[in-house]
Amino acid sequence: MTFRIYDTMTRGLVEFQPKDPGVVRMYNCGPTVYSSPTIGNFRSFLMADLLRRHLEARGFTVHQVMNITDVGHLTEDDIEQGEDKLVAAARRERVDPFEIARRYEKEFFEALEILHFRKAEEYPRATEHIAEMIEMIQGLLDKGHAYRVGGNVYFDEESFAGFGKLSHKNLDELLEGARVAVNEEKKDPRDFALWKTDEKHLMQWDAPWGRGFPGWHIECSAMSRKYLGDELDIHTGGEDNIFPHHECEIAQSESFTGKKPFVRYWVHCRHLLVEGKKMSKSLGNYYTIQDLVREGWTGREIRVALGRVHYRQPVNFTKESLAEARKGLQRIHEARARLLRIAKGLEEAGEEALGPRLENAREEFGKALDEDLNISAAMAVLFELVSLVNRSKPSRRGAEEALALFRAFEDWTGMVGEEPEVQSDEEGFVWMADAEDPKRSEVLGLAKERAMAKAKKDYQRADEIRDQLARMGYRLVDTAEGIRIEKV
RNA sequence: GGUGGCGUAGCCAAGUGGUAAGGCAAGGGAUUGCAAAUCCCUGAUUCACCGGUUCGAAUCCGGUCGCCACCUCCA
Repeated sequence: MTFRIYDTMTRGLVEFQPKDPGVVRMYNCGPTVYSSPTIGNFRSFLMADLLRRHLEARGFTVHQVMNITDVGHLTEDDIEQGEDKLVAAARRERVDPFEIARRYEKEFFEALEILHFRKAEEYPRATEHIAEMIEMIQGLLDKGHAYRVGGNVYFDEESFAGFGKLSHKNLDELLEGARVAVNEEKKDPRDFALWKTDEKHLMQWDAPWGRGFPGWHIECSAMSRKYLGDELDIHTGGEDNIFPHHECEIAQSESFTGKKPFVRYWVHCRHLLVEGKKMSKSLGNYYTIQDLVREGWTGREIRVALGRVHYRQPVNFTKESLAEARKGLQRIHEARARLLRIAKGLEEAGEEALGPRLENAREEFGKALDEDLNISAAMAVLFELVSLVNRSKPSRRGAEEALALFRAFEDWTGMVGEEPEVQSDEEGFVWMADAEDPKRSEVLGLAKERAMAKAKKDYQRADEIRDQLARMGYRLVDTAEGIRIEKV
């Protein structure tokens, strides 16, 4: 049982082996909080969450850090145009940039909860680590990996062999295709800014080279080092981060610490499509999690629609895929509800123990995820479990064990959902909703009335009441074992 | 121009040499007063196309076509 993961650096599947046995240090490139985080962002974070869950399922202790970029990422070439995103948003909304950042950061954390993410150990903010960045920049200057031009500091690409090794880019060709304006200050067009001095900038800090703000790569090098040390096991991000962001991080970090490799496994996910088209902030064709919740989709449904496709494959996020996720989750829910009724003695149990077949499913599920987080294959195992369980008549013990397996799969991936609620009512109904539901007595009253109508074969009245309950959000189900009431 | 990826049933999607998982949708049947849910049955002689290697290819090689991504702020 070994976990294999695709490493961008070596462009192949490699057996995962952390530097220190049993402990995984993972850094995820997090959100830039100048606008609402989008489902695109969350695809990348979801991959990180699944990675974390799988590593934990495999017995590792995971130390996960996801940064909050609350300084607008900007390239040195944008500065003259005042393109800093946070600053631009602040100007547009006529508020302090920090206010913007905190507001969207809050939205981000809310979305993490909605989507049932596991908490990372740290969510460091860039603006609270300026001192660490300055220390690193100074170190790079001292070691001859950076140079000053007035108050600006640039990383000296000449001083670092291996730039381009992650993205596998030929540096000379890179220059030809460059669409960025040449900055005359730099010794080499490939050099990138570590510190920029700009008195007019809204967010700025004192530094030995002048009052200004950090370049857009240094924060990850500084914060990953602070929380995880000089050598990380995993570093994740979207595919767009490979170049130049992660390339620059490697150059900075390895030059500063002198240790290689900075990161043992680079994991990147592909961008998603929205309704068949590329999603991008600049095009504005995106959903936020909150948008979708307002439309009535649950976090779990969004999570499944986003996470159902392998992370190195583009996923087309559509309303149809959300609907499909909903149907699938309902099917799982139905199967678990029946198991629960059997386990609680509310429905007749059978003889089947299920044991070996459950163990087999657990094994197959794990094997799928061990192979580069093959979530589609794992989901297939999950649905095979559903159909196995539906086909069989489990003993109470068997039902309990099957329920435990569903809980384990949920824990493992977050793609399965919560266990249904089942209560039996003393008046002969099976109540599948919160026991404290405020409408409970009203609903039960109507259900009783319908039972009487049905007994008198007054089906018209019975159907009327069932429709009425449906409008209230409850479904009445007649079964051989009695009447069941489900909250929809 | 450089680099990488993809093309599997109506749709989504596994499968990297041994004879096509799973989900959604659709049709038929069982069950039901009617429903809902569930179960059973029905699907690709075939994996964009052409050629090659092989006893054997969706899987390897060569070519063709189509789509996409990165190289620029974006996860």
